[in-house]
Amino acid sequence: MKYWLLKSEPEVYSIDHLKKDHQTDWEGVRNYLARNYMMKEMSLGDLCFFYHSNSDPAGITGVAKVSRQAEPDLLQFNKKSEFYDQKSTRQNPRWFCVQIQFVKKFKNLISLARLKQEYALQKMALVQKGQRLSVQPVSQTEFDFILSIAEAGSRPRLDQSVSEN
DNA sequence: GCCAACGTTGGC
DNA sequence: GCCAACGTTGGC
Repeated sequence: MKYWLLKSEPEVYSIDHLKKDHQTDWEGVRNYLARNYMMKEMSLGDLCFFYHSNSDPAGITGVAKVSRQAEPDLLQFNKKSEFYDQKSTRQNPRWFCVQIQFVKKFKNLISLARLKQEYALQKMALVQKGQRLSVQPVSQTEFDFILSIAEAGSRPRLDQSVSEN
């Protein structure tokens, strides 16, 4: 099992869209490295952080899982699509996408600023300067660490209410 | 809106 | 195959 991070602009497609749709084809990726991750390395059941980019605040909003392995991205054949690719043929498609399924939305988004503050995540791809790949691998350690932040953040602060009395 | 970082294109 | 020019991403 591998772990990933998928970026999406929430105004285009947010975690709430995914929750509503239940599952979606991750189409429109037009970067070879990102494509190769989807095509060659993603397997059924792999877990993905769902990241909102170009938003305020930017950050990780939840989890999805790979529900179908990579298949040709049909938008590349659609002349009306902004993702149409003249050089791609059905016999030899250039772009592929996986299908992902909603798993959960975090009660609170984990902001990029917060992630950058975490010593344990210093090496994470997402927090590196200039990192703009829309499909990124995440290590199991990073994945577990971030999940623990999400779960801690969604639990009532019992410790605080006790100490106040 | 700015701009740094990165990817792609195309002339040579 | 090099690299300048251009386009895109995405944080700030």
